[in-house]
Parts: sequence; structure tokens; C-alpha cells
Amino acid sequence: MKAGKISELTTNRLSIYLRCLTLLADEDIKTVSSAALAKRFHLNSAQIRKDLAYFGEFGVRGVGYDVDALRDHLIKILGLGRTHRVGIIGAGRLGSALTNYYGGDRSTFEVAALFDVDPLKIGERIEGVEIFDAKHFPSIAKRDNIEVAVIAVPAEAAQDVFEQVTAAGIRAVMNFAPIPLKTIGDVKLKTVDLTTSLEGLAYHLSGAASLNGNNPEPGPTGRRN
Amino acid sequence: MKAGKISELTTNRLSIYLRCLTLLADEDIKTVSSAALAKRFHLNSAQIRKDLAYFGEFGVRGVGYDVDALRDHLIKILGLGRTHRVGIIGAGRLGSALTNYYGGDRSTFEVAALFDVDPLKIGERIEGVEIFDAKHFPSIAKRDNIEVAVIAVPAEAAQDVFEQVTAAGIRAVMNFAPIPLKTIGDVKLKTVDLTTSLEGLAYHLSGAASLNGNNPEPGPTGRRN
DNA sequence: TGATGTGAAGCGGTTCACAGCC
DNA sequence: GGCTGTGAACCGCTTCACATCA
Repeated sequence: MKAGKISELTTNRLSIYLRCLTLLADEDIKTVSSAALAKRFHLNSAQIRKDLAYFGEFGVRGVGYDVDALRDHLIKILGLGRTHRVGIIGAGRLGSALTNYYGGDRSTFEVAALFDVDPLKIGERIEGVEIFDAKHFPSIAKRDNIEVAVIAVPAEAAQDVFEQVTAAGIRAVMNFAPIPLKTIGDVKLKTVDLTTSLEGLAYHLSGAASLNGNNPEPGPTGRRN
Repeated sequence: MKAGKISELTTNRLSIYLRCLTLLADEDIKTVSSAALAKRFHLNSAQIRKDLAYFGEFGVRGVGYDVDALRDHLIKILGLGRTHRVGIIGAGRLGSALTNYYGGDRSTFEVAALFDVDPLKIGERIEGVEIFDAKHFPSIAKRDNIEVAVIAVPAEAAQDVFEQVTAAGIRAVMNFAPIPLKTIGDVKLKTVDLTTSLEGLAYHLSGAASLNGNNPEPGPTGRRN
């Protein structure tokens, strides 16, 4: 157990471990060793142990980890014990898609409001979620207890939107705009670039990648942002 | 110019550079230095130079890079000069969302077909794209020249689907199922985990993260899979 | 015996700093 | 003078290997 800074790569993996443990729990498996977990889900056992050890000694030597207990620990560590409300800025194609997708799970994350600048969209609803004027983000966010902002606007507008939501007190932002954003201070920013991901595949398909041999996938346990 | 293996992190950044250059071209900017590009888009100038130098000497010392010429180089390097057809497996919430999202750009990536196992969905259309029986993936993929498979099925089914599409000759797979997949040989696999990304934000919002100070965002130039 | 927790080694990517060239 | 291209230093994450303990 160490109190040092935890890498984002580690917390990403904790989230994955949690999902793997849930699958095991569904099968009524009570105990699992890091080696068994690794084998089953294509992970690395040493890394599992090290990741977990940052937060406590959850295992029993010679036995392994208690599945249910470890799940509870991870839920607590990740802060998933309560519902987080999400506001999505940009009610276009992507914003609608994300509303639709995240709309499925109301327990840990709940899309509370959409925002756009298009007067034709304001007042409409997507999946039951109302679209508000983006300039009212601060008041709506406060009223609805929105903690997470999702940016789903065109690249040109993303930095502005980011600064507006952080100015409104948001400390966790997920950016889907395909452009690097500059963050500040205490605000956590994650960028998911759906275009870059596809273009990486195109590179592999083009002749260039073949010249460089295969590209084995390290899996979602590997390096990310 | 080196012929060695190119890291996926590098190709991801090339994709980002390409988008940044497009924005500059829209402003009729003809030449840009690595320092100017870095400043404008929150990148690292040394990294830009190093990334580009893997593929050639595109710059002019004392001047910088020609915007249009560099764009053309990147398009060629990434293999974006032609349309790639995409097949999405899983016509649920996520599959629909992705069809809707990727449906916008028909030039570089085109969603050619959807696949599902639900008899009620087979034969229907989403955004004009027909849903086929998943077991017909091999023949449809061949007929429609599908090169990229997008996995949008539940976690439990993802590994099976992956093996089926690779058996059908697909060499580029994008996985949205929140589970690590095991890949083999020459197949390029990218996993985008929309749940993990959100849960990382929850961690930051919970007390735990604050104990560890701020988490400055290195931007989408940083480490990924 | 068997599996955890962890210092130490190893590895890959980023950043520095400067030689080389326009 | 200014900026690229690049070896070298640096840094952080992963992997190894083993002491430790049920």
C-alpha cells in the first residue's frame, strides 16, 4: 500500500478488472488468483498484483483474491458507488449517439442534459433528454448537479466549450472532438478520438505497416492517455 | 528517415497532425514550423519533428514545413487516399450510434453493412445501412469489400466475434466491447472502451484522486494503445 | 506448497540539446 | 539567425524474480 500518485493507466486497468470480476461473479466464482484472472482475460498477472497493491493488501497469499470483496474495493476506489450526472455539449450526430449509448445505464452515469447552440435543436429531446441552450450550461449544470461534461462539438469549437464548462465548475471532462485540448489545474480531461482510432487501422492496412512487421496488440491494459 | 518499426503512438499522432494541418490549410496558412504547430495545438515540437522524421525529411531547415505538402505526405503514409469499407457487428445501441456517427463521412470510411444475431433486426436498416445475419459475415464482407470490422457486441460475445471476423480474412478490427481481446498474427486490433474512460473521470471526482494531487492531461499525443 | 506483494531490472517513449543545413 | 533532424539523457511503465506469508 503506497500513497503515491496513481497513474491513469492503472486506474483504467482497475476499471477493466472490475468488469472482469463482474463476469466471474456472474459465474459464481468466489476466489481468483492473479494468474487465473490474467489467463482468462488476457492480462498480466504481475501487473494486476501491482495495480491492486497500490490501494491495499486485498489478496491472501497462497489463495488469491475474494471476487466479491475485490469488486467492492474497486467500486469504492473508482468512486462508482453513486450516480454521476453527465451533460453532453453538442446535440449533433455524435452527441445523439452518445446520449443513446450512455442512456442505457442509469446506475453509475446518467445523461441529465444536452446542450447546443442551434436554435432549432434547443427545446427538443433526444432519448427523453432535453436540449438546452449552451449558454445556459452553468445554471443547468448547477441545478441538475452535473459533474461530468462530454464535449461532442466540432473541433473548432472544442477549446471554447472546454473553457466554458470548466469555468462553470466542472472538474471532469470527456472530449470527443478530434483535437488536443489544453487543460488547466485540477480539471481531469480525457480525449477519445474515434477518427484517429480508425485511421490507425487504415495505416495498418496500407502497405507501409507491412514493411514494419506485425503490430501485436498489447490489449486495453497497455498505454493510454 | 528510418525503416524501423513505427509505434502506434506515433501513427496516432500523425492522424492528429493531419487534422491540425487541415485546420491551418483552411486558414490559408502555407508554411508552419514545428514550434508554431506545437504552440497552436498544444503539442510538443520535438515530438512532431521526430514523428515526421521517421518517414522522410519533409521540412526545410530555417523555414519549417509546407502545410499542403505535409498533408499530402500524411494522407499517403496513413493510407487515407482511398475509401475503406467498414462492417459493424452488433446493431444494438452502440452499433446504431456508431453507424450514425461514422455515416457522416463517406469519403475515407464508409459503413457498408451491419450484422446482428437477432432475427427481429436482420433485414432492417439503420441510416440506410442494411442489417445482415452475423453468420453471413464472411460472404457479405467479401462481396462488399469490407476491410475493417467494428465490434459493438456485449463483452461476452466479443472474443467469438473477433475470431469469426479474422477467420473471414479481416485484418483491422476496432473493438468497442469493454473487455480485453486476444489477437493473433497480422491482425491489428484497437480497443476503445467508452466505459473505462468515464470511470477514470469518476475516480478523479472521488476523494481518492485528490489525495494524489492534480492529474495534468498530456493530451491525445500521449500514450495510448 | 502456492500465491501475494515488491524491489530491481528492463524497455520503450519522450524530452533535451545541439550539430547541420537553409 | 532560425529551424530541422537526431543521438543521448531521461523518465515512467512493465516485467521479472523472489522474499514473505497463509
